[in-house]
Amino acid sequence: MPELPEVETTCRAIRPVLEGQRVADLEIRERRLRWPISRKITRELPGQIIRRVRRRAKYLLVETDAGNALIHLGMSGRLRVLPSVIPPGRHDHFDISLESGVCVRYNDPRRFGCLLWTHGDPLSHPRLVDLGPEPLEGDFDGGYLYTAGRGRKAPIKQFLMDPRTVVGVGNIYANEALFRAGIHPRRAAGRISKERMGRLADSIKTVLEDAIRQGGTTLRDFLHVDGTAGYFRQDHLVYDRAGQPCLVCRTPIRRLVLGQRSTYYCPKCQR
DNA sequence: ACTGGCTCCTGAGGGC
DNA sequence: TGCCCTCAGGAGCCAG
Repeated sequence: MPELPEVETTCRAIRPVLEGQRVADLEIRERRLRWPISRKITRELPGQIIRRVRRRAKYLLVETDAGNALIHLGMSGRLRVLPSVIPPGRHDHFDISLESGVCVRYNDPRRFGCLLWTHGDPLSHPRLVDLGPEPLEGDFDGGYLYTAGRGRKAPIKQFLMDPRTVVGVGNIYANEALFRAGIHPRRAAGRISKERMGRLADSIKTVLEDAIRQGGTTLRDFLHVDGTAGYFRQDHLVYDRAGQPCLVCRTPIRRLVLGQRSTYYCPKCQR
């Protein structure tokens, strides 16, 4: 379940092997991802030099002079770096192979991810243009959250998970950040003080930064052929801990469903 | 302008 | 051992 730290870790893993390299081939075995992979990318990407690899929200942008690939991992997608092309396995939907011999392989059992091809400024693509701020950059803080939340009746958790509010806060990290900030997940976004929004913004940054730090230690896994240990363990304070004691006050953690998503919280610590 | 609900898909895990 | 059911989840999309 790639959340922003996993995507950032993937970005850091593939950047050094892709940037400055020439694409030898794009082999697509399964076009039916979230959106079908266009035929155009098969014609236009091979032969191009990859100028830059970066991340915006949970999209990876692979930029060339002929166009830009936007890769989303959906919820079960992975990219692996292979030292050379080896026979594909189940759900290995496409390979970007380089003249250097290295191959970047996309695997996604559930096919919620995508590979899009766009010309011009990739940030203007319809999928990216309406996204909110990056949580780890300067324009995201308590003041922003407070202003954005004015008049909103939606539960704070759903408000946080809306990528128009802020990108990259998936279900697990929304739960964890709300616990650390002491805010009940069902509280209306518009009924949270500026001060508490400040704590929430700080919690989001901390939770994501910690996860990225842990992810950094697993970067080498992207070079493993089997790719098994790709995602990192995190010690969750509330996520998936229904019935177990709160690690702060021992009150049993509760579970509720918000927007069809499992939500975990401590009824005593979070108000 | 918001909000909630549905949808895509497969694998894991539980119950019997 | 094996079958069937439910659940998980990012985020686009639509209806109210």
